Amino acid sequence: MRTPEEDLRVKRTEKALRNALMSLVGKKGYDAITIQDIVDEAETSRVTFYRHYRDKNELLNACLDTIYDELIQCLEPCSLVNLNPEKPPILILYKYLEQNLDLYRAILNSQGSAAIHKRIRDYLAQAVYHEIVEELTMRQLLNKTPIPIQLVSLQVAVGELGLVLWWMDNPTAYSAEYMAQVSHRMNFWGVLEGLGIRQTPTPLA
Amino acid sequence: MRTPEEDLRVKRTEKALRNALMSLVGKKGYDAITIQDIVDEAETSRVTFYRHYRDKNELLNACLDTIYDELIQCLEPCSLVNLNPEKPPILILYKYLEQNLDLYRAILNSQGSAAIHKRIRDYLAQAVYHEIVEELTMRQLLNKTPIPIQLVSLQVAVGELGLVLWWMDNPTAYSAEYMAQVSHRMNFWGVLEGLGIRQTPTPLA
DNA sequence: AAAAATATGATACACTTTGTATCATAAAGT
DNA sequence: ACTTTATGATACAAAGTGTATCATATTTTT
Repeated sequence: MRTPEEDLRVKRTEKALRNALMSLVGKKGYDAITIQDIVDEAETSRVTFYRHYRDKNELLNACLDTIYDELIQCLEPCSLVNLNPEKPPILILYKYLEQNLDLYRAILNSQGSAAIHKRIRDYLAQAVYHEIVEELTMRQLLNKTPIPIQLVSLQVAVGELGLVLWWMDNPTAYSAEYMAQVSHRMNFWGVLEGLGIRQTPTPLA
Repeated sequence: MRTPEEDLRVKRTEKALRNALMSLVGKKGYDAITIQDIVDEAETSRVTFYRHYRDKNELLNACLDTIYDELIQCLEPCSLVNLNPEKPPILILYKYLEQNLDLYRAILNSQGSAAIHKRIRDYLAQAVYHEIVEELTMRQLLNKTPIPIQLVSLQVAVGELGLVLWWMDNPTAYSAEYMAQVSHRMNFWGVLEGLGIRQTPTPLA
C-alpha cells in the first residue's frame, strides 16, 4: 500500500504554508506577498511550495477552506431568517469577524477578494433558502410566495453581508451589536414582503 | 503660456490606452493583461505608457472615471428610493449593464474588482442618502428615524447592488425588469421600516 | 532494523514582466 | 520659423515565476 496523502512531511509542510500565508496576510496584505515571503515564513523552500500548490491563489483557497469550516460552524447553530426582528442571528458573524478584524480585513480587501465575497454570499443565501423553505412548509405557504424564494434569500444574503463588509472598513462607526440589529431589522421586512407574510411592526429597542 | 495637459498627442495617447484596456478586458480578462498587451493594442510603446500611468491599475481607474461618468448620467434623472415600490429606478442600472454585459462582467469579476464594487456602492449609498433626506425634510420627519439614515442608505445600496452583481453572473435566470422590480420592492419595505414610515402593502404586478 | 519509497533543500536556469534611462526623431504649440 | 514637448527604439536592472536536477533526510513498508 502506498502513502498518497498521508505522509507526515506533507501534512506538516502544507500546514506550515497555510499558516505562513494567514500570518503574512495580516501584516502586508495578500497582494504584496510573494512565494518567497511565504516559504521564508514557513521555513521551507520555494521548490517545495510548488510541489504542493500551483500558485499563491491555490494556497489561499486551501486556507479559505479551513477558515470557511470555522465560519460555518459559527453560523451552524443559528437561524438566519429568524422571524423575530429583535434577535439578529447575523451578530454571530460580526462577533466572529471582530475577533480577528485585521486578518479578515486584509483577506476581504485583497485583490482576489471578489471570489471570497461570492463564496460567503452564496453560502449565506443557501442557508437562508433552506430556512425559509422550512418556515414556509410549517406555515403551509410554500409555492405561494409573491417573490421566488431564491431571490428573497439572495436579498437577505447580500443585504446582511454588504453591511458586514462596510462595517469592517468602518468598525468604529457603530458597534457590532447595533449593526447586526439594524441590518437584520431592515432585511426582515423585505423578507416578509417577499414571502407574503406580514406582521405588525414593533419599535426598535 | 505652456501646454500642460492639453497637448493633442497626450490626449490621443491616453485615449488610445484607455480604449485598449477596455477592449482587452472583454477579451482576456483584466488580470491576464500586461502592459505590453495594452500598448500593442493601442499601437504605442511601453515607455510611453509609463509616461502617462504608473501602472495598470492607474489606467483602470482612468477608464473607470470615464465609465463612471456615463453611469452617473444614467442614474442622474431617477429617484433611487422612489417611494412607489412598483417603479424600480434601479432598472436603469440593469439596462445599462445589459448593453455591454461581457465588458462589465469582465470588469466586475476581475481581481481588482473589490475597489470598484465599493466605489459603486458608496456612490449609490450617497445618492440614496440625499434622496432620503429630501423626502424626510418634505415630510418633516428628519432626525426622527428609528435607524440612522446613513445605514438605511447603505442597506439599500448593498441590497440593490448585490442583486445586480448576482444577476450579472446569472443573467438568464430572470429578466432585468423582473430583477429590478423584485429587488426594489424588498428594499423598499426595509427603507420604510428604517425610516419609521409605514404604508399599506400592495400586490406585486 | 533494514530496505524501499518519497519528500525536501540547494542550486541553477529560462522566462516573463516591470519600471527606468537615454537619445534621436516627430509632432505639437507659439 | 522656432521652441517645446511627446514619442519610439533600444538597452538595462531588478523582481518574480515556474521547472529541472540531484544529493540528502525522513517516512513508510517489509
